[in-house]
This record gives sequence, C-alpha cells and structure tokens, in this order.
Amino acid sequence: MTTRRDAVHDTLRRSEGFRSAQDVYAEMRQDGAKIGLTTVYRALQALADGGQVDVLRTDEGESVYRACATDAHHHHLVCRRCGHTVEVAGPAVERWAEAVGGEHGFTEVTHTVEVFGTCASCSSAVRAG
Amino acid sequence: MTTRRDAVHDTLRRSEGFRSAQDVYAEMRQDGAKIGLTTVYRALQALADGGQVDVLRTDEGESVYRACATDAHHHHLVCRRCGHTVEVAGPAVERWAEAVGGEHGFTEVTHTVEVFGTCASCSSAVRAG
DNA sequence: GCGACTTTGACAACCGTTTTCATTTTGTCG
DNA sequence: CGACAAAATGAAAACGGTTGTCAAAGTCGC
Repeated sequence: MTTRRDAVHDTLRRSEGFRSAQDVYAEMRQDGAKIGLTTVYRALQALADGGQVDVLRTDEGESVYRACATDAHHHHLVCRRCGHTVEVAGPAVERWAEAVGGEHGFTEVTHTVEVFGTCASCSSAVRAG
Repeated sequence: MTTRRDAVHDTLRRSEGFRSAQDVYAEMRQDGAKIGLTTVYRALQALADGGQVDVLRTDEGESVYRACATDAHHHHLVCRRCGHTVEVAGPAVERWAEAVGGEHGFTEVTHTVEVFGTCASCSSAVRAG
C-alpha cells in the first residue's frame, strides 16, 4: 500500500525547498488529507531510505526533506531566507573529498556538502525594503 | 567566573574527536569534577559562540563539539568508527562554493563541508577481526 | 560583613522523533 | 464474494537531547 507514501511524495514535490515532517503533515491536513503524523514520518523515512528524497539536518537538529529532480549524487544551494533550493553538481568537490580521505589513509569516504546563501530575489528584496 | 567553562574546554581539548555534551559531562564526572549537565551545555554553547570550539550535528541530531587547533576556517575528516578527526583545509572547496553561489546569483555564501570515512587503524582492525 | 549581581545545578518542561499497540485496510486464496 | 493473514495506519505514550526555571551558592565592590 503506497497511496499514503505517494501522497507525501507529491506534497513534497510541490514544495520548492526543504520541508520538515511537521511542515508536510500540516500542509497535508490543510489540504484535507486524512493522515497521521506517524505515517508522515514513516513515509518520509521510507522515501529517504529508497533515495527518492534527500534529507538533511537543520542547525536546530530538525530533519528536512526534499524531492529532488535527479537520482544522481548532487549537493544543494539553499537560500537561507526563502528556502529556495538549487541542485548543483560538484565533480571538483567529489574528487577533493576522495583525495583528502586518501591522503590520510581513510577508506569508504563519504561527505556532506551544503551551500547556503541569499538568493537573488531575496537580496534585492532586502535592498529594496 | 570562567573556571567551569575552562574545565569544559580542557576536557574537550583532551579528546581526539568530536564529543557530545553528555560525553563531556560523563567524563568530567568520571574525573571527579563537580559539575551539572546544565552547566556543561551552557559552557559548550558559550565556547561555540565564541568560536573556541567547533560544533556539528551527527546524523542522529546530536550536537558534538571539538576544540580545534586552528581558529582559521577549516573542515573535518572524521572517522565514523572511532571518531578520530583530522582538520583539513580545502581552498578548492572554498572557491567552488563561492563560484556555485555566484553562478546562481546567491550572495553571502557560506557552506558546510564534512568528510567521513574509516581511518587506517579502524579499517585494518575490521580486516583483522 | 552586606547587598547587588552572576553562576550554578537539580528538576521540570520542551519538542522532534520513535515506539507501542489496537484498529483498519489490503492482498490473496478458496 | 467471504475470510483470514500480513501490512499499514494513527492516537497516544515513551524517548532522548536540549533548554528553561528558580532557588541556592558564589563573587565582587564597598
């Protein structure tokens, strides 16, 4: 039975940036969906496990999720003001991480890379207002 | 009065990798220090705010702290098995992050980069055992 | 010593997340 | 179409790291 999971996935796809489980839950309830918070958590975990959504932790320790366009390994450029997110590839970073790990004798090297900034429209909004 | 804070800082300096607040607390109590968990949390926050220690979040959402050798911007190569941590510089990554932000019109670009792996001694231990 | 201010820490509250478990839904075999 | 086993659901409780509360203890200037 994947209807709930699909509903969660759809809700996530409709969002521009990263959303917390509680965000998704609130939005679904807003839209009249009959779903429990537990199920949203479970669906998000399943989607994350299956690689259909990306997860990352906010500074406050909350898990946030995003339905990304590509399955391939990529990173995120996130607007810290509006949450607008761009998926970016970084072959240079991949190589760098591998190299750094190798230099120090580390194996099974993975990495987390996220870039934050203020997007064009947000910075012009700030300048204007 | 900074004695407690210094004690926390010292304990952290004695550790090789990143340690959680509760780790630090347990270790200090082990060593006979009379200190409360609340105070350890406050000290770590103060140290982090002052830039004297680095903070990052584990996958489980726990905050972990480390007294780093350098004040300068750097990243970490962390053994996911024993926590052994190497401070690494990555000028290429800094430039890449700036460039990626610029390309998409983002300003005030910051980034988080952490590299995880299994260190040499841990991977040989695994192979042996 | 005395009052004003700061720091401390036991404990309770918080909050996101996970677990529990009874109920509902789904899939499947007759 | 039943009927039953397995999976999914969700309300409520539990959990765990972290933060807030507040009274007691410490520190400083006098």
